[in-house]
Amino acid sequence: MEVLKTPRKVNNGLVSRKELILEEAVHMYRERGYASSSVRDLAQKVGIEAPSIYSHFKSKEHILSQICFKMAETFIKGLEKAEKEKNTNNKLRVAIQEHIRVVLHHKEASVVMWNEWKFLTNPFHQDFQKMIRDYERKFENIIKEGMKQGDFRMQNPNTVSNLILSSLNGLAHWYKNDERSLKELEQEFSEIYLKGIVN
Amino acid sequence: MEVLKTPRKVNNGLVSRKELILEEAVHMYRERGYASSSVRDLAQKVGIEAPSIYSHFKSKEHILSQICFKMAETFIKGLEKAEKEKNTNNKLRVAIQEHIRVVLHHKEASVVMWNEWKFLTNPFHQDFQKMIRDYERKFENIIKEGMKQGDFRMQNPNTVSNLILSSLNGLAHWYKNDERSLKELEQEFSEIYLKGIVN
DNA sequence: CCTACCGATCGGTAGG
DNA sequence: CCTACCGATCGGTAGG
Repeated sequence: MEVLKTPRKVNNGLVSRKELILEEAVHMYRERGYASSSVRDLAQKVGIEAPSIYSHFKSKEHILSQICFKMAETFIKGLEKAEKEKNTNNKLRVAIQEHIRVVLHHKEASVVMWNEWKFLTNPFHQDFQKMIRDYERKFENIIKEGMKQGDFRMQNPNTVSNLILSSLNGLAHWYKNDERSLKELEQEFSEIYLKGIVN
Repeated sequence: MEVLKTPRKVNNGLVSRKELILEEAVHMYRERGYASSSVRDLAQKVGIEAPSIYSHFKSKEHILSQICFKMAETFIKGLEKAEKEKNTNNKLRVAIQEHIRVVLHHKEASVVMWNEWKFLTNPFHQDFQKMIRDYERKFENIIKEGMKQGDFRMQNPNTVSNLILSSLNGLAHWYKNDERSLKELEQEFSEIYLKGIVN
């Protein structure tokens, strides 16, 4: 079983062991889910024994929590960039662009965050929920603002916001990175959201 | 712990014990995920002992598989209804309408199907995958057809199809049933897809 | 549908 | 980072 002991990414000095564990965990939790992934299997993939995991993380849940919070922060940074734009059209455009970028640059971690955060217990659960709800609220506020200013057509802003966010997150499930460039994809999505699909 | 023994739905003769188990399983798997839901806990919710579950289902996996295949069939029936429409505009409209209906009438089961089907092993896994890929392919074909006939603007049909489907499935995560009527929601979604959000 | 029970595996600790 | 080990819980079976 030598093959199984080979880490996905060799520790070349640039990636710490702790980061290596996180990377393997993301890959594993994406494939099998957090609940059915054992600390033993994770350790084996990294090439160490199970108890050694606990010299880097206090518990199994701490591994998941680091993945979730790191991703949430990445999403939030993207949105902050969008909020610096002046008109709402550009705010929404950049918000969508940034969200796509984060999802596609962290495809596995993004799925893990959205699917597995429910397994966090307090205080992680509560803190994470606050962060993600804040993100969704701010995203929705851009839509609301645009409607008030007449940039967007009047519609239920909550519906619009949720529709956009769930379709963006869906990208992680079906998008093949080599199909076309990021720029093209962003253009495609914007076209659909802005002009619809009917001639 | 008497409270825990009370079934969510009393067996009144209209719902068989097997159906009761399935209903509790859907609720449980939606909340905690399939992998971290034990047969023991499920039995307790139904009000029987764990081994009694196995007089209704061959294994834990058979419970999940029945949930998944039932839902897949429901989605497929909706799409077949849509395909009977004559022009592609109506085909897409009905396909979206039916998908929304299925998601909202089976909100928990719909989430369970999409999140947990990956835990199925063969032959379940393969068979289910075939069904769901077929569904997605047929949905995409409506888009392709509409573009060929000039009803829809030329865009990557795969992108359009996946964007729509993931936003529809997202409904199960955020939609509160009492907010507004199904008709209104369908109208809202159609407006966004067809006309976009920009004035 | 129950009681009694099995081997396997789990997250995690002690101690070095 | 390791070996040795713990109590708890898992899916499932035997036999009635």
